[in-house]
Amino acid sequence: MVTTCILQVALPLPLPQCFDYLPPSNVPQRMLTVGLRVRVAFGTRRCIGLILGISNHSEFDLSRLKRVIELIDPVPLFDKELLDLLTWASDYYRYPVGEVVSTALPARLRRGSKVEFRGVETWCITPRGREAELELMQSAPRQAALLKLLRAHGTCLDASRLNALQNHWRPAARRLVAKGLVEIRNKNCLQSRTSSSNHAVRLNSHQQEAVAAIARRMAKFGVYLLDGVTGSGKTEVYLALIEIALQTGHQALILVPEIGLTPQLLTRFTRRFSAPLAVLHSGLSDSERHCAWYSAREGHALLVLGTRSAIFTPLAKPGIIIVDEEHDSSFKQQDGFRYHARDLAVYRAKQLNIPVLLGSATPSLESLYNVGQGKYRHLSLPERAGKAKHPILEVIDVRRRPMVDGLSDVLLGQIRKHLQAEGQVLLFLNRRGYAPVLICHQCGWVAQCRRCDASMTLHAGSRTLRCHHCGSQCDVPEICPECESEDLRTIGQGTERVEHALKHEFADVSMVRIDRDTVRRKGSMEAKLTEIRRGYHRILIGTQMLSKGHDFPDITLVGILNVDQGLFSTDFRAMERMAQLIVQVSGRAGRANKPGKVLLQTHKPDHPLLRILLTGGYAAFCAASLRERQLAELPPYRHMAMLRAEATNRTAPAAFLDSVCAHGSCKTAAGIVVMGPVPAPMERRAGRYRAQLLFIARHRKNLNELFKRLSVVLYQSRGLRRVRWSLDVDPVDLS
DNA sequence: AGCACGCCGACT
DNA sequence: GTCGGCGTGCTC
Repeated sequence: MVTTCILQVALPLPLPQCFDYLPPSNVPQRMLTVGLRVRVAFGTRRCIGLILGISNHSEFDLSRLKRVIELIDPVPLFDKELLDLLTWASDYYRYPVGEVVSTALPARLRRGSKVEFRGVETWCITPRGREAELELMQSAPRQAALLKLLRAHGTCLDASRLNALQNHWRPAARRLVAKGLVEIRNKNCLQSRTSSSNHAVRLNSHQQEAVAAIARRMAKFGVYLLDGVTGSGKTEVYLALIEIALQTGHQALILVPEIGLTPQLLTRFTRRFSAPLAVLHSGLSDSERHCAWYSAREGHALLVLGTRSAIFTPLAKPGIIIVDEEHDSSFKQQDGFRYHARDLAVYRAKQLNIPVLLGSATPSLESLYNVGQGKYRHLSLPERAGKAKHPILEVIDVRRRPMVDGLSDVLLGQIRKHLQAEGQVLLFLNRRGYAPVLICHQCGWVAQCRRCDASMTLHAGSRTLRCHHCGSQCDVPEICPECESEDLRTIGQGTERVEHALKHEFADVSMVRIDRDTVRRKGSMEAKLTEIRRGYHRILIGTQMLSKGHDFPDITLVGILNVDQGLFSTDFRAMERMAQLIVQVSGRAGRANKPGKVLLQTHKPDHPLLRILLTGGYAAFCAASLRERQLAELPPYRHMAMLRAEATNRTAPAAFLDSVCAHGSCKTAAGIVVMGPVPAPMERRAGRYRAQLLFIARHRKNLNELFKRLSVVLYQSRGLRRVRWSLDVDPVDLS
């Protein structure tokens, strides 16, 4: 008897279910397995989907099922473990499975391209092209423009990047090839050893212990938290473990924060290993991404180094997963499919039965909690003896002290002292622009964003007012639009103002500002960092951007200007993030033989957690924070999920959340506390009103079960179309 | 999401 | 009389 075969296909739609299809005609049944892509008719259009299940029955009448048009792949794109990760993540984060599959696929494969090796089509200038006089090409402006573009980007550009930069460039490019000014290369996306190779350094006893603890159980699942301050040699432990994985013919997957994937880190890997390495980050072209994905899946790339989404890369022979700077919030996707790559890494390692190593100088409270629960094994690296002296952490009590543009007299004095001693000074302020508020001193009018419940930030350099929440901008008014007074003043300070003030104070000292406004252009960040390392600048001013992944060995003084922001935020995680910033930058001050100093400006020098951090260090701070979280019934002792809604109508979001709440009987759900609906901290943003509903549960299972029930309400389309909603499981940002 | 269908207002 | 606005419903 021939049983009916129903294919359950995941399609890239914002709908939670799979769609049933009949197998394509003239394809033997044994060829059909989960993980294959198919082309199907869907309504009036055609889509590419992934077979996620094969069943012998359907809830639909068989006569209503369509037949798959075409089977795209001969072999599955994802192995069993990866398919399991995708379906598990879809269930855990309550996000449509077709969209989850989509995020795991390179764009080309989403569009139906074959899985095959294709290098990266690259167009490069030849030496002759480099010397060609652009003025002589007046009759061929397109060719001249293309040459200019290639020169501006070094030597080569990928075809897909050229597509993005210039329309209709191919004919001109071909003509340049005919003239011998340009050539086409088919580049492999894999990196391999640079000429100078580095041998393994001798590990100290703590590093050896950490390596041995994992090496003993290389073929087994285990989560290890590698806790070590900056300079304690975490990377050497990673490298040693990767080496072990490579020796047994396995691959290593390394996840890094968005900002952590720097050329220096890459060099560190390519110098140490001869094994081919694939890189995956947001800046890749489609063909680079496809090539890297393919190489990892085929096992050609033995090292796979990438940001968040690299957790979905298929691996032929996985041996170990490493998550560097595991506390970093960029591992959590902040829109759409809101997954946490670190948590998925743990799940994936479990499926694959391999070790996963989470490394940080400032581990997240979640991971430390899991250590306490016996789920993760704690490995710590104490500071290296003899190397860099421990920086001195001090508080500047700014109460009643003179402050000019956010800088206290004490801090200015210290800056002067360190500059005189030939030191380099680093100042942090988590706010860009000149001042966050422009106010009329006569009538009290404040420059507000028209589309958000927020004030506009004054940017003095560009003479504009900008909203940091929706991006809108306008000219700075000369007079108050309300009372026509000329007495417009600023309140508060951003990095631009601090830079301005310091230029006035230290007129002949070279300084550099690093924030999103000054490093907008690609590569300008790298250029500035090089200038800093070469010692061109004595004062560095920047936002958080400057705190991650960069070492500045000559810095002797670090000032954190607005510690109070961390102490008074409505977000219960703000203090944790401030502590991490303080510890991370402390590790960067005075690394060479110069002792470093870290100064914290605050109005609350007696804040208990701040005191504990200063006297007992990060470990004591975390222990105290965990006790507080336990008493307050907050994560990691509770599980959270946030349901957000937004609409152009003011009352619609809360009404929507109320109705969802009522239909799902949320308020009486077992083991769940529901808070709200309440307006979002900034109710109106980019012209839309926002409300939120917060769920707190003792057991994760209860939350998941409630949301399964809520799905029915959320996805029914009746009259709710005007409200956009999103669910955030394990939110890291509550705003 | 993307597309069709359907019901209303303003135009060659 | 038609073109097109977007509100509603459906897709295996």
